[in-house]
Formats: sequence, C-alpha cells, structure tokens
Amino acid sequence: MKGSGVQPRYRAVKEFISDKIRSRDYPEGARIPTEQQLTEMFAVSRMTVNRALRELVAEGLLLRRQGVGTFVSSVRAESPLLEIRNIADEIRDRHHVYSNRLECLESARADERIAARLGVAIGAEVWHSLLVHLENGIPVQLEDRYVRRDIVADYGAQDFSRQTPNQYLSTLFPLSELEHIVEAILPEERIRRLLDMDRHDPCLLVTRRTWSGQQLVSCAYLYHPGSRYRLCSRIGTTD
Amino acid sequence: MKGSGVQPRYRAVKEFISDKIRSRDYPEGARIPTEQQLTEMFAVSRMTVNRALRELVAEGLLLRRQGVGTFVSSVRAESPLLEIRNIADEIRDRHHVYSNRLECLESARADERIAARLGVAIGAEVWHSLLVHLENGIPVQLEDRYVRRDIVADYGAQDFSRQTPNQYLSTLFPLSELEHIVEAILPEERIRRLLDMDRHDPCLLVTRRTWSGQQLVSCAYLYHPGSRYRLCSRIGTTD
DNA sequence: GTCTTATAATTGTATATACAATGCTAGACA
DNA sequence: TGTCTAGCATTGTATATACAATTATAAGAC
Repeated sequence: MKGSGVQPRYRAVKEFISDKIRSRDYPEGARIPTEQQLTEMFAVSRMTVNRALRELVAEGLLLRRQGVGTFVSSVRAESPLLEIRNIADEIRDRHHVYSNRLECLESARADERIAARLGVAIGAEVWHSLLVHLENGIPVQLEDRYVRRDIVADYGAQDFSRQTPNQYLSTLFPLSELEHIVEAILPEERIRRLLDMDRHDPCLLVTRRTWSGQQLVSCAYLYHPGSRYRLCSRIGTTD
Repeated sequence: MKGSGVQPRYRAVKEFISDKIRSRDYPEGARIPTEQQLTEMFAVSRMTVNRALRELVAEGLLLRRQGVGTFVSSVRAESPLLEIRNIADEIRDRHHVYSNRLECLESARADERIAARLGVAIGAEVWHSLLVHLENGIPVQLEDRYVRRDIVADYGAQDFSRQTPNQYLSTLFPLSELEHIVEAILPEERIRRLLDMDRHDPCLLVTRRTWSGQQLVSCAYLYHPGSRYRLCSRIGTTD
C-alpha cells in the first residue's frame, strides 16, 4: 500500500462524494456534479472520476443514467436477519448457565486468508483469540476471532471471562456494518475436539465481519455443533 | 444499436474468467493469466483487462497481489440471507444456467411435523412439491415444500419448469412475514441421492415459512450441499 | 398547438501510454 | 555459506483522447 499518508486520487473523489452523502449535503435522490465538473474540482482526469463513481455505484451509494446524470440512490432496505446477538445474553435468556474457556489470546501475523478477510497486508500483526462458549457446561460455539491491531490496541489485555470479545468491541465502537456468511462444513479434528463433537457431525460455520464507520474492525469464525445449535430469524414487513 | 446482441469487451473478459473458474479450468488458488497475456488473448488494451479483473476482485472471485499475480479465490455459490431471493434469478445473475427437476407434486395429508409447522390439523390435505434446482446441471438446492391447500387451491396445476414455486406464490400474495431457521445436518440417504452428495457431506438446511397478512401460506425445507452453497448477508447502516 | 428533428449534455466504453509500487529471483559480494 | 542488491515481472494508478449511446431540450416544420 501507499503507507498511511498518501492515497489514490480516485479514492479521494470517492470519499468526498460519500462524505457529502452521509452528511446529507447530497440528499437522497439529489443530482451530484457531473464527471466534467468533478474533473475540474479535483484537477484529475475524467477516467479517474469515472472510476470513483463506478465504484460508488457498485457499492450502492449512487445511481447513474446515461445522458442524464448521477444521483444519490435511496437507502437500501435492510432487515436484521442475523442481528448481532451476544451469545452470553442469548444463553442467559434461556435461563441456562453461560461460561467460556479461553484457548488462546495472542498477537499473530496475518496469513493470506486472514489478510484478505480483514483488509490488512499479509504478515501484518493482528490480534487472535480462540474462545469456547459453553451452555450448561456444554460447548455451543467456538469463536475464532481476528481483530485489527491498529484499531483495537488493547484487545490482548482484556479479560474475556468477564466480557465476551463481542461485548468488548461493541462498547468501543458503534457498529456500522455487518457481514455474515453461513455454511455447513465438516470441521477439522482440532475444532471437533474443542467443541466435543463426534466424528462426521456437521458444523454450522458463521463467518462474521464487523465494521465501524469505514473501518473493518474484526473477523470472527463462529463454529456451532450442528446437533446443538441453529440460527433463527423472523422478519415482519410491518405491512 | 448495441441493444441486446453486443456486450462490452471488458464484460467478455469477465465472463471468460468466471466461466473458467466455474468449470474448474482455473481451480481454486490457481494463478490466472497476467494482464499482459489477457491483453493479447482478447486483443484489447490493458486498461480494459484491468477493469475486468478489478471488478472480479470486487465480486470476490479473484485475489490480486501486486508484483506477483492474480489468483482464483475460493468461490462458492452465495445467496443473500435476508431477502427472499429467487434461486433461479440468483443463478442467472451469475451467468450460469438454471434448470430444475420436479420429483414430486401431489396432494398429501399433513403428518404431525407438517401440521405443526403449517398450522393445520393433522391429516389435513396440503400441497406437497419436491423440486431439485440445478446450476449448470449441478444440484444446488432441494426444495421440499408444503403449501396450504385452503389458501392456494391451484398450486397443484402449476408448471414449475416455467416459474419456481417461490415465484408463483409471490405473484399471488404480498409477502408479509418470513421465518428462517438455519442449521447444519447430515442428510438422510434419500436427500443425499437427490442432491448428488457424498456420504458424510454436511448439508445446510434452511427452513423457511412465509406469511401473507396473518395467514401462514407455506413452509419449505431447503437443503443445500455444504460444499456447493453458502448463505451470505450484509447489513449496512450507512450512517 | 403538436409533432419531428437537430443539438447539446452526459455517461459508457476503449485505447495507448506512462510511471509507481511490490515482490520475487538471480547474481554479486563478503 | 549467507546476505545484500539490482533487475524484472506484475499489478496499481493516472492521463489525454476518442467515439458511442442515451436522454433532454430547443428549434423548426406543419
């Protein structure tokens, strides 16, 4: 990357536009300056402006009509299917006993997979924690979490028996964005043993990434024994 | 006119690459041709190739490392978890071929499980359909659906090769409420065979119930091969 | 007044070119 | 042998330019 100081010019244009949208300077449906005008405002070429605008369209912030102009798109409808729920609270809501077991808390170097998921360079130092969550003493979730060290410096000094990583992070940052990937896998030996699972037992893997502002903060792999856990959601359209 | 026949060249490059990935010509992790090589293969400029590759990175199909090369990242079918999305459209959006195979379409008597899930009396007549959805001829979903016969009288007369049950039902009723339960299971023999799955392959089971107004309309068991499918959702608060 | 047509504005795509940044590798050197 | 360095391949960004496609608008024809 360019280090921390410099950033590409197309990115400057993107940030200018998306800031204006967030601050409602460019309200929903409003027309934003033409490529030509932005070209002059930023003293960059039209292709650079074009790239910035195309990416903002891809991100759903803008809407373009050939021959007409570029407009702020309306906010996408969103329903919290998988709300970010604290597993400790969830278990206590069932009047069961929550506990956890910290397997690992360390600073590690991001391999290719983590680097890609966490938006850091390969080899960058990141926090890594491995935590087993238990319901009445029975493992129901293995939380394999990676946290950006440049954003959460104190992660390694926390006591997770008092406060889950999730709880800690959400006190630090307002959550702005959330991504979930859900899949069924056959867990490898190490994971199976930590969750006290039988051979051939399937496993529900939820990969969760959380953002605060523009910043990707953390990526967690949440393994649930298939026979002991399921996700549930109900969406009402309030029609 | 550009109309429907022609397509931009960067898109041709994109489809070439993504087809190769889907067909495993470019397997996971493999290195794909350099921009220079693609420039020659397609007789287009490097910027055009660059745009195609950048968009494929944004779509999660590729992974690039400056100074090194471009690689196939792990690809799997993805589906937005929260919205109720038509699997046929979803597949066609990936430029893949959608088809389905109707295994069963009948009127049946609700057993205890179905009666409870569908809110009818045990022994009541309900529609039952069993449909395999295929992506490029490979099964990606087994849809085991039960529909209330007192609400949807014509369900049994539909041609599901033209319109999926989901499509049909959503034209009839405005969807007002939606429930999802997601779990990882080991499918039984019958399901495994219909989905062409190996023994011990885990399976993602989504149980979906849909309401229109106050009425529970339908309950579907959606089985997905764990190795070929995953759910994905992203929630942005855009603020 | 209404329809048609030309024109201008704006976005969409494509190219050739240039230089910067990154990471790997082979060879120089101690 | 081990370490450093220069060079090369590859991707990342930026520009000027060109023409195509789409849409709105204004001018003109009737």
